[in-house]
Amino acid sequence: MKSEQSPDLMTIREMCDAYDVTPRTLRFYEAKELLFPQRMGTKRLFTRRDRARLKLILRGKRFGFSLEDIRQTLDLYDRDGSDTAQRQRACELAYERLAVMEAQRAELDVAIAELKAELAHAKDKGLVPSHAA
Amino acid sequence: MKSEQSPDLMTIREMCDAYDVTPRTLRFYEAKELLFPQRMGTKRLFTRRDRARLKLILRGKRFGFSLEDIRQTLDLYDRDGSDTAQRQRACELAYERLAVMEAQRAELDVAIAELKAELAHAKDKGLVPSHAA
DNA sequence: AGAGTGATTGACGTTAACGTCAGCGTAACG
DNA sequence: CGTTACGCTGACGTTAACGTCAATCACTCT
Repeated sequence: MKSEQSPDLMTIREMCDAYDVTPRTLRFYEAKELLFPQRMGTKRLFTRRDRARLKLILRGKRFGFSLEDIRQTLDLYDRDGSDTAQRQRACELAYERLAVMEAQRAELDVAIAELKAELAHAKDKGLVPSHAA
Repeated sequence: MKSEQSPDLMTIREMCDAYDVTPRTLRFYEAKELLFPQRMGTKRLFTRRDRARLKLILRGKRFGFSLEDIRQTLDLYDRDGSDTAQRQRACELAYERLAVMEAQRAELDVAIAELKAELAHAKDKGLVPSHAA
């Protein structure tokens, strides 16, 4: 009984242009059950939900999570799927991910500080040009 | 019995125990020129410098950098190697890495906030057990 | 109807980062 | 002095995350 139908459907090409990924990547994510595009005949049509998931996937990747890690927590963000078992499991996993991410944040601060210090040291020796790119 | 000759030199097994990696990993890193252990006959002996580098390697990996990315910036941390060309290149790369890491931290903050919000939402629906880390 | 253009489905190739296994060397223990 | 235990060197296997290519459809334009 899902009546929540989003009118904004995007083709695979529109998705690729919008999110800078290849068709292969989107099909791969579908095969791995991270995305669930509708079909118009044989062609894929990506929904608003697919786009939300894709953003989370790409973000997760940037943080170094595997696609499988990501897949297991994506359900948490599904506002509609009221299936308790799936979502509750996703919640537990999300707590672990959260801890990992906060630890990562802390370590990142340290690493940034150290890197800055090292660059400052190098600068003292006059080894660094005056630009930062 | 174990001979602890110098505190500056560690065997491969001591390294594995200390940093929770396998011998294969350390040999692999050497092959990829990220580590440069000395040799006692045929056996590897890892120096203080190797350990410093290994820590940076493992940290870099946690942030999602590739070994090649890491290798190119490791020279920056070598206090002794006063070779200007190598170090200056490392500095430039380090500036880019720094930008990436700061962007990553910013995005991480957003992601953490969103995840917390989503977990709070789930909690409202009573889907979450009463523990939190 | 024929020619393009673009999407789809296998199927195989590729890269990074190791794992695993075989075969050999050697240093120490009993 | 034999044998266990660990280390070394290839060499091949593995997994994740796609890339690439060929053959097949589907739709559009002329």
